[in-house]
Amino acid sequence: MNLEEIKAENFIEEAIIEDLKAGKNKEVITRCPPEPSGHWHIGHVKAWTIDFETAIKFGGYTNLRMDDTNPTKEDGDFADSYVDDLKWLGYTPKNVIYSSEAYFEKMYEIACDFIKRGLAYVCELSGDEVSKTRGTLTEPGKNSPYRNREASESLKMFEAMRAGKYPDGSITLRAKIDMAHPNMNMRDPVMYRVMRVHHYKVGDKWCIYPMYDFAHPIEDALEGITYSLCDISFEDHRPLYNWFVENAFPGKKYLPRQMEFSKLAIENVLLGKRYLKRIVNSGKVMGWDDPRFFTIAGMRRRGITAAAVKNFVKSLGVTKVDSLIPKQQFDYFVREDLNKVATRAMVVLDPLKVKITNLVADEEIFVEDNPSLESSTKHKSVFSNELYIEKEDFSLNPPPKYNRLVLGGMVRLKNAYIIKCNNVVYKNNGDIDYLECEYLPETRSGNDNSGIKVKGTIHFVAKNNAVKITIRNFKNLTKEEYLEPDKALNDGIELEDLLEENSLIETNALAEKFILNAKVLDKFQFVRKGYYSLDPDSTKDNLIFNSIVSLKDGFKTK
RNA sequence: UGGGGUAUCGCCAAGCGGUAAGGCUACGGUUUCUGACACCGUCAUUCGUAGGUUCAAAUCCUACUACCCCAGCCA
Repeated sequence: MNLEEIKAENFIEEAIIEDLKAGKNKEVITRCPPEPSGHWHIGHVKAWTIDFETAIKFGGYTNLRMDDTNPTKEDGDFADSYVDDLKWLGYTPKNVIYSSEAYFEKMYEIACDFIKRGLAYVCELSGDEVSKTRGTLTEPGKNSPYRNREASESLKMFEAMRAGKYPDGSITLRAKIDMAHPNMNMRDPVMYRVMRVHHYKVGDKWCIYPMYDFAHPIEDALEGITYSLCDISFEDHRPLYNWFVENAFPGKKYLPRQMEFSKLAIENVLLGKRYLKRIVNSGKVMGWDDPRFFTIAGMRRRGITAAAVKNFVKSLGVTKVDSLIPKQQFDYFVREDLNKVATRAMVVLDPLKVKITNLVADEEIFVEDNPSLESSTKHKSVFSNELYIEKEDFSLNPPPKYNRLVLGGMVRLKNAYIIKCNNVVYKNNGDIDYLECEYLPETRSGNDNSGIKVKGTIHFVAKNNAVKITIRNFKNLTKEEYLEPDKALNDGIELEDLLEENSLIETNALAEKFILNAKVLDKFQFVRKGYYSLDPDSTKDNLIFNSIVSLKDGFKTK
């Protein structure tokens, strides 16, 4: 690898190149360190993309490491789901590691060593007392009365902690740093706490568990991670991170370096785990994979592709700026990818019947599966004397520049013929019953030498080739006026007031019969309408399609 | 009023002392059997503010302002 040939695309890569050139590190090994306590969402995709792509760029690798140091919140099912999620994203971790299993013993030894060297002490202050003596943002904290306990005594007590001699929450191991430090994280942070909770991975082997601030840097160092990339909320933990790593491995040549980037926020997108959990428990959504959620499971179920999500995330760059991305910026990448992969189908969402008065026999027609592909295949469809078009594709009072069907006007039925509307037949109640049209036999698609030019092309489904399907349309999960739903909730808005009412709307549509071959998660473009994906709830008799995104609509009446 | 961060077009974002890339959006136009896609074009005399250094500053210096994060035995 020639460092001179690598172009840094962000400040992290810049720093890495500098380190590598200066010999501070010799390779780029990153880690993807989820706590198995919830489902991943699009924010995680940004973080993991940075972890994996950075390592790949420098010829290194990434470990998937379960940061499972707090059994009260964790569950093995989550850990399992991450392996699948990563696969869906197309990333392969070099190793899959469970911190609890891999490092708890070694961490304990290091903690003992800290005690012996006077860098840590056993503290008998209660949680409340610890909190009270921590000081405030502007006032220094007070030293714990146990701070100067003999190392030998601390060590004995720490061993007793591990042996289960102390009740939960009664005692901690604390780092001895500086209770007056302006950085709150440095005020003798807790390294170990006592809790008798069954751990999904290591069972009841331990009753003391390390805290993140101690565990994470030690794990990184033990694992040989060279770059520990995390979000900006850990920025002021970095001095602590370094303190632990430097004291645990004095003189070690290559130490991991933590660097932080800003996390992803998208307008109107709710990501907070605890909020999503409440919504799931309330039964107002289908589950963690609800298509309205921006969880990986939700996006996948909705029909959004991994490529789209990754392209979006990559387009954002890596910085430390507090940003809020408009949803439409995301939609662009969803459409961009779907345009390349979605099979085209003619589907009428809101049917208006049309009778072709001069057609004697049904005709077979062909619909291109995907014109954006060089070698596009076609599927068979039907043109018949009774068919459906979209209600909105016919108008009695057309607005300016309306180039669809009007009474006495002509329009092309896509993949079939140009038709002319001669008559509108009404029902007793005054509604339109159906349209009477004639088709122009010399205008068949692909064989049209008529020279007749028509302004518009609309899609249709022949009555005898139509199959009724269910469409799930989604509004934003939360009300549009809350640009930052997580923030609104944190500020005290009630979840009930934030949620959009009836954000799931089921409708029916008429699709070409060939759609019966669709498999779950297959992507379609319903021509001129939008992108749809077959939902797993579908049965043989009831195909359910999730609306992914609409097509852009350039029609402006002004 | 402690500490840590961030400020370049409506939203992202390059830029690293030599005279403001790119993407999204928007707006024009071309093309089109998807009003999609594609393609062309327009969109910052100006870089949070005010001073200063320099032949030359978004880039260096000084001061100020705004916003974000931190007081879990969570991660």
